[in-house]
Amino acid sequence: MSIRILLVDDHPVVRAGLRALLSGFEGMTVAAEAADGAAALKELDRLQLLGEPADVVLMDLQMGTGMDGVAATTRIRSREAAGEPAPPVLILTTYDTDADILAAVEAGASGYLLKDAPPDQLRAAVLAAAAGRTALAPEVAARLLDRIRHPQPALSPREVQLVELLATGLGNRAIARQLFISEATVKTHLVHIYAKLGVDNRTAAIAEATKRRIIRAQ
Amino acid sequence: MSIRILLVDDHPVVRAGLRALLSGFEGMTVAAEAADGAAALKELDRLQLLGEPADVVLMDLQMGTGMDGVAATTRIRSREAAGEPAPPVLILTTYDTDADILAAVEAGASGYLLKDAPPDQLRAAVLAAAAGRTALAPEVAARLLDRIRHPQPALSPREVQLVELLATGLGNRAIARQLFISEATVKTHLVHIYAKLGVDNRTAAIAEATKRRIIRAQ
DNA sequence: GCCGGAATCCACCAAATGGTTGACGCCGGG
DNA sequence: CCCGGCGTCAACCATTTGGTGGATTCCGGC
Repeated sequence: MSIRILLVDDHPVVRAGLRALLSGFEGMTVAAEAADGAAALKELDRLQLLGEPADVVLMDLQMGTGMDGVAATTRIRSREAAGEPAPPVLILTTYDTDADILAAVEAGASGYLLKDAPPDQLRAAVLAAAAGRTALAPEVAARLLDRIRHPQPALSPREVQLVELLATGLGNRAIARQLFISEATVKTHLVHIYAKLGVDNRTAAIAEATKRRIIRAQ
Repeated sequence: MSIRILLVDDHPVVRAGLRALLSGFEGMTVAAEAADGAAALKELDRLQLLGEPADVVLMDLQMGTGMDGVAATTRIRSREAAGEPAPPVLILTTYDTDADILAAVEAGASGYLLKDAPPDQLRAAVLAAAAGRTALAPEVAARLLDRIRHPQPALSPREVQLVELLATGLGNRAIARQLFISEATVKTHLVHIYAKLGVDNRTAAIAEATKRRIIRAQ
């Protein structure tokens, strides 16, 4: 009775890699693959019908196309209430952004790994997830702890949204139009943001937000 | 006589995936793997000593640790002059950023693929590279053509320096002090930078410079 | 030897941004 | 039930930024 895994990633190369690595481990089988969240939900049902439901979902958080990882995680976890199988979801992604991690954890993910993780970290995480335990990559755990130790005044969701638009290079007026609020409100938000980030202008706010991984610069 | 490939990528998962995919193709063998550019050069020499030099190098452009892809490509391609084996370099990466593509091509890469490419595109590209031909992903080719149609003026070294400080969040006065120039000069530089980047304010300049990989956001 | 680009500087004016104070409705925790 | 945080808006003012049109030096290429 091997651990049955559902792979969800939009990169064929990564799927092949995970399949190769996982099937090399004792007691693990890749039961199915999906390229995005929607396909993942379908596969989950299909496996259920076959009488061999997935034990763990291993999923990328950001997928270029289709339903994204956070949404998919929420959907999968919420199946429990309906009496359907809701396997633990393990996130495997490239970035360790605060916002991403938090979103994943809130959505009910039971682990968060980085793609450059060594294979045995991957193995350990899958085992932990299958056993109902939680597994965070050291880097991710460190980041969460750091959060707790140095409680940085958190930006409100609205403020994060502002910062994202800031980083786009939009002016206050343009931001106001985007969000359907007045320019005055934008300025108020900015003042709050500056205070929370400990800066005094918009470019510094972007720099600080990037450093704190509140936003991601590609 | 199979095509011998050297894999260079810092993600174990991706290496495993490429290895799995490539060894599934007729006439291709993964001769060795490396996690960064420095290791790749060592492997190249090692394979040479074994009497079975690599025919193609398949490399990620951005590597978190160690020598990066562009540097490695330059080094590999420049071996030809020394009479050492200089196999064609195929870039396989996540982003299709203008600056990245250009840097890779200038460094002598003979192909540029995206990681979400379907396996047979990968296969075709490796075959092309081994045959001494060039292979660009359609998206990449389109981007290059666009570049040629709309040539983008390059920033001068001094201007790049300005942009770097800009992204730090410094004001004009602070930048002027940092560079030991007058505030007026800073403003002049900024006007030039805006013109070259096609923007009209400093935050947009940062966004654009980041997008073009003129500066790197951590 | 002339031309152009890079880098430096100045002045002036218009516009955007930042800082302050005050205000309102909503919601959730103590 | 009251307080505090969030999100919204307004008016006012100081500062910073952006835009324009010059000017100078230095350098390298044609």
